[in-house]
Amino acid sequence: MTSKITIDELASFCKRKGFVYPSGELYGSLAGFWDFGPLGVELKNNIKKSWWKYHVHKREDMVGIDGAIITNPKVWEASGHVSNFVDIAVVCKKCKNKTKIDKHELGKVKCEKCGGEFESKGEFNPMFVTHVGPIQEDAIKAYLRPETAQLIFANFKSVQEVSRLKLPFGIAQIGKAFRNEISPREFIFRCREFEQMEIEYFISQGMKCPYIDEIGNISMTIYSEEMQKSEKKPKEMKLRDAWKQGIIKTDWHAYWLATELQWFILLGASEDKFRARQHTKEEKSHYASDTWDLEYEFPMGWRELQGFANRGDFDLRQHEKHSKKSMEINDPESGKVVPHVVCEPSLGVERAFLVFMLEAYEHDKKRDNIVLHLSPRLAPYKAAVFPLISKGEVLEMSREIYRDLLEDFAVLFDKSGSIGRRYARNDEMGTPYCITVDEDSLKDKSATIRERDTTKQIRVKVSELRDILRKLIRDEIDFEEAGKIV
RNA sequence: GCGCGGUUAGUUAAAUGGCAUAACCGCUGGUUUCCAACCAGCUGUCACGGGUUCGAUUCCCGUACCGCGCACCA
Repeated sequence: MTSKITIDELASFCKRKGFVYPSGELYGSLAGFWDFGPLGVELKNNIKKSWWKYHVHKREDMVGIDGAIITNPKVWEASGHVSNFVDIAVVCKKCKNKTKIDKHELGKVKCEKCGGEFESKGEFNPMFVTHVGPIQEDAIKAYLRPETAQLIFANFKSVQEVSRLKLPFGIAQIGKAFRNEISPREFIFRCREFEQMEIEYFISQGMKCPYIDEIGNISMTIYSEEMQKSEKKPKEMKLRDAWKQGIIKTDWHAYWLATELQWFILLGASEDKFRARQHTKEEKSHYASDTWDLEYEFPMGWRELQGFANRGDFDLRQHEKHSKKSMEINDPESGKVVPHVVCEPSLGVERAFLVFMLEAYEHDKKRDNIVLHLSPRLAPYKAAVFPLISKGEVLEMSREIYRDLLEDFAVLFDKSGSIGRRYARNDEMGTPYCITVDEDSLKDKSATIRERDTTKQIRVKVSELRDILRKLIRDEIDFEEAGKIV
């Protein structure tokens, strides 16, 4: 379904239809901040809802939290984020090479390219700073969280205890995070304010993945460190084989890569746009032993969607050190352990938003309008109701049906313009089903449902409408089969 | 943050140192009644600030924002 569309074209489409606007555009916008409009907020909420259902509600080994955006600043000292404040941005006086160095090293270190002197360009501050307390002079300096993960670690003990989870288990969270990016670009791909959907998955070291058989023969394009360094092409492989051959180091990574890919597929994304790329030694974080990215082929190229870092016990140990409190749990199987994070599937909501929009967007040449083939689960509106004749009894009956459906679904009503125009309007918003009431409806108490993707129609009893829609949307039953329900 | 290019209606575009246009979208009415038909009408625009000028959307300077490249992405 994917059409060739640039990220700019998508941005302008999103603005035109009310999905996403530059934030505060009335005053000229602000780079890296975006507002979601009437359709955007619905889509975004549906993405988050689907993610939560798939990762938390449908699993036995997962619970969620919702941490605060501003928290005790010591959390960020423990995590290592605050130490970056001693960094300063510098520029070489001779060759204009730009980098950042430790504040205390100014005057000591020389430019690695030409040996020239560095000149300070100011403090390098990747976190948003704020003040807690209304009197500035007495206020505590605090930060807007630059990631959601640390709230999971900081609450780890209480959450484990109260939810009575046994290893292996995960803690999930959806929430906003803030980064002072130097140059936010590519529409909502890199924002300064963004939302993460994240899991920290805990095991005791060396624990096997009990779910590895569940991923069956799921395969995807693998781009290992070795392939990247020897300039080989990425290779389509079964994830289980990639693990058995030692390309993916743990069964957990194979499992989570498959699980995350499946989530995207379930919601209508196409497999061939995804790949798993291993981090090279050079780009890996200090705490990670093996990191894989789930990447997606955006119009501007392959980009990271989701990182799968193996963080080990780095974070919990850091918090032990700074808080002087034990992070040890007493697990029935593993005994007293500080668990390891074997995987951290962490996904930006805005990036998932882009993926689903790009996958859905199609300029239908026959219809000569945009059709957004969003999964019914993600679609901002599930159905629209039209009177074929916009007056009299037909109008009345259609409004009744509309009001009745509102009880259960996000539904639109539209009586303006020709019927074709109304279909087209809803195609562009991704509304999967349009219900039309005509003169026959008055007699036989039935209405027509038209399917967005095929423009096919079925005739159903009005009394069955709610039930049929539910089956179409939630159970994704076949459209023509739905027409046979009496 | 640096360099280069850009910013005209919701969108896409045109023109201009002297009344700022069009198409599409949207809205109202008519007509039609199952895939953006048609007719009549309506709303809405020179990113912001300063300068030059009798007069600036147009020329100059600054700022914001957007794109590309570099850097950044802890």
